[in-house]
Amino acid sequence: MKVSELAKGAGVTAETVRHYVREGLLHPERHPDNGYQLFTQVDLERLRFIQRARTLGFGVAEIREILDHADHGDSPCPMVRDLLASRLPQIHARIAELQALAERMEQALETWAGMPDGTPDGHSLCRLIESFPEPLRGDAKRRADEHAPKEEP
Amino acid sequence: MKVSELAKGAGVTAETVRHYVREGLLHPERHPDNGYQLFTQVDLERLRFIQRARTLGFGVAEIREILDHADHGDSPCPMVRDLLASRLPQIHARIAELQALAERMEQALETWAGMPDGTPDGHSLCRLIESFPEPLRGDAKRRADEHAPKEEP
DNA sequence: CTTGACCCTTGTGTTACCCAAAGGTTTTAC
DNA sequence: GTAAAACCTTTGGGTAACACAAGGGTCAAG
Repeated sequence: MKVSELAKGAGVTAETVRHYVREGLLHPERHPDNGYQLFTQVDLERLRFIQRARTLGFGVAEIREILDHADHGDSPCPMVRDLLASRLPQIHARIAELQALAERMEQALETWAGMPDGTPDGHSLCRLIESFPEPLRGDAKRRADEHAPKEEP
Repeated sequence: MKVSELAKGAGVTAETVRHYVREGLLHPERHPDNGYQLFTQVDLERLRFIQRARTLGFGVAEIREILDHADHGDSPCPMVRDLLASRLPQIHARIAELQALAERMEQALETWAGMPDGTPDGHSLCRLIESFPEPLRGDAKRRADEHAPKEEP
């Protein structure tokens, strides 16, 4: 099958498929005449595997490693388990953060429900935000984020 | 104060401060002799405002709009409320997703606890993942993510 | 044979910064 | 007094996972 056909089969866009090919997750053959990428049923399964792995929080680079491993005849399962186990706490932390964020937002909307909008007086920017506690910052330094599947842009 | 001083005052890196300057959130004066950026106490408050806004889920571009508004003497509060109100459901959706992800991961680790690692046989890549249900995809299309503060790597 | 529907590659944009390089400045130490 | 440490500046590239547009070849239908 061709790119779009494979894409439809897995419910992703053709761009995504090309992206995975560029990233080395899929290795299609090429039609000798026109250079079109040719995928098989196995590629479709592989793409579905990739999708599942993505929903489990794996990044593209990690999935490539897993696939390469498997392609070499090694069992990637232990690696998968390790990755999962190490990432889980980060996900929980992220959830806690977002919940805290949601609470702050809700609290803000609630608190401000009857507050005047008050034009800034040169000192205050927006009391709605200024009235908020500053984020706790210890020694405040570096950050990074986990590999969560994206959503609707 | 100079860049690093301001940065320390708000618990961010100097790079972040320069980034905000580039993005137009801060407008420091320049020391006429050496071109160093000079910040005031007001800038420090402004930077702290930015931090609070970030923890409330606002993106840099949005904060710039808010600040510009306020700098022009308009009250940005209604805008702030609208942004907050419109983003809240997205945050909740994101939380739900991450919770589902965490559950899948936990369920996976649990299910696989006693499963054999099984070397792939050319058809299976990793049963651990293959045994998972495919992500529900309706017509599967676009997604977007919210603007949440990042974390520790 | 001409559309329209696909295919290809390449390059750019997104988000909020981080980091390195090359070079001027200021502060500190001896 | 001066050399080194510590900071400052700008420029440019990197990150994650694609989306999208451009320029151009290919193919099946009418």
